[in-house]
Amino acid sequence: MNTNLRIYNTLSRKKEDFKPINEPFVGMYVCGPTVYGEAHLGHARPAITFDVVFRYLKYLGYNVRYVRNITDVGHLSNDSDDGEDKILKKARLERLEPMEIVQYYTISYHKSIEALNCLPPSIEPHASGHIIEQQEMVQKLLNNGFAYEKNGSVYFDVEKYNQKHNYGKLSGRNIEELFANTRQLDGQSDKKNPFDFAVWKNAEPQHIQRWNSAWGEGFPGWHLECSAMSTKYLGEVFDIHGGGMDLLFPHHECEIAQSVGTTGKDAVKYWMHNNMITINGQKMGKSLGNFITLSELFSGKHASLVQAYSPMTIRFFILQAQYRSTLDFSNEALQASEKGLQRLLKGVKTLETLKASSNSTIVIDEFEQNCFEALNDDFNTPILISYLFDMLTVINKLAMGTEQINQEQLTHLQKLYSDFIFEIMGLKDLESDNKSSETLNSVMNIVLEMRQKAKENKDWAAADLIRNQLTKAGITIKDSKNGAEWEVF
RNA sequence: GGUCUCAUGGCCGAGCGGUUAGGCUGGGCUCUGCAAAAGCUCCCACAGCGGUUCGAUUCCGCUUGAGACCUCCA
Repeated sequence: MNTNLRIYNTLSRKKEDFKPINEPFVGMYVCGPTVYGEAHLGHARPAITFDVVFRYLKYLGYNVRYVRNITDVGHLSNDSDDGEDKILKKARLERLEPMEIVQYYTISYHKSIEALNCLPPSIEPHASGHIIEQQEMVQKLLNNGFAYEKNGSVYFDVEKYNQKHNYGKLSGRNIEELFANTRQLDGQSDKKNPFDFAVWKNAEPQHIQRWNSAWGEGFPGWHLECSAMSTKYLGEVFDIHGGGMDLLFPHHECEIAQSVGTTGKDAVKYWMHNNMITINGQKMGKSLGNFITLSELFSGKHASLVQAYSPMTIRFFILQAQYRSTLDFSNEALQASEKGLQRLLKGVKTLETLKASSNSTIVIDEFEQNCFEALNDDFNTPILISYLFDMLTVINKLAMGTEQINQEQLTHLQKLYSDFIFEIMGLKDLESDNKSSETLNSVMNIVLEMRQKAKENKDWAAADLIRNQLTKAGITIKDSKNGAEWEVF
């Protein structure tokens, strides 16, 4: 398979030709959410970014297994709360079982991400369902001498690992710097070095999430689940590992160390990292408290939102930026995306109704080539979108009759346009499932017919009365050459 | 403090050593009973200062500014 696809690899810091390890199979692992809160706009970015990767790879003919985890085992929290487990803390506050919280927010996440029209991953493993695999990995690390046990916890020995391997090669750090700059946290005195990380953590008596192990009751370490589950479902070596840039260090760096420490192999061929969504130039994040949840965006119920934004508007907004760039949130930017998307989707409908001519005044070969080049250049969706808008102007001219297209070219263009917009970028036309109904449709047809009669009789007062009353009722009338259109707002 | 990014027109956001990004806004026009909508079209930006070059927004250096990671975080 020769696809010309190039992917920016964080490991090499440049774009590389994409060559799967076992063509035509592709294994892709993406870090999913920690389910202790509502999904916010930031979560939408990797979901959509890697959904497009998933879709495009499949479109190219690859057989892709896409694994995205659910983190439902608590990770240590920050130093403001004595290292208390994140999920556990929430449980105590709300007097719920940890798994009850996990269940609630997993469903909530699924709902939001599905609304964004992201395909479900092939496998969505839960960390809590892979405790055994994680314990086995801990044991292997111990056997290989890259981990040590202390007081019921097992830590990865970074210094020892670094003697043979390069800890920090993904994030561009060196161990001396780490030594100089890593903070001493409470309760970490068991570590030989401050930058060692837990692969198994002893559970304090009040800790609810706990499992038996050879080292006593505890829970798996912060970074282990991704290594254990990716190995289980994708093998010791696989093609793509994705996630947000904020996971680069230490999370992904530790994953590399764990894989190498366990199997002796670098598990991942291509590391991909999406950039952050910012708000007022600052990263949107849970810890900063400046996030907007997806359901708030969909409903418009948030202090900084001037209106609701549809899931497709959000998706299009995200696709209008290259995934490795930061993307700044604002109402203006979302509104711009909303309008642009509406125009683009209208173009799809226009294209479907075009009539072929005997000859063509346009050629679409270059358009096709440009679009694929954009996608092949590290999934450059904004460039792809710009070509789609260029073609939109052509489509409108075809509709006006100032350009012509033959049947063969028309069929091809319709296929391409639909493939790029729906199949690959994963947009969809939401109009069909909005507030309208069969009954309302019938009623509106009658009303509009009456208004049309009035217009034909030049009874402008009656025509305007109908339009104004409908506006008051929440329905907009848009006259066009082919009769009036209406929509509920 | 360390490491690393980025700085593009009113806003969002691509890109490249010499050629149009694209979207939104705004101007003009067409259509139209009016309004709206829609369509066509116009608007030529690249933080500052040096350097390399025939030529730099694009390469190099410095300055200024913003941000990310170094602690859970998409």
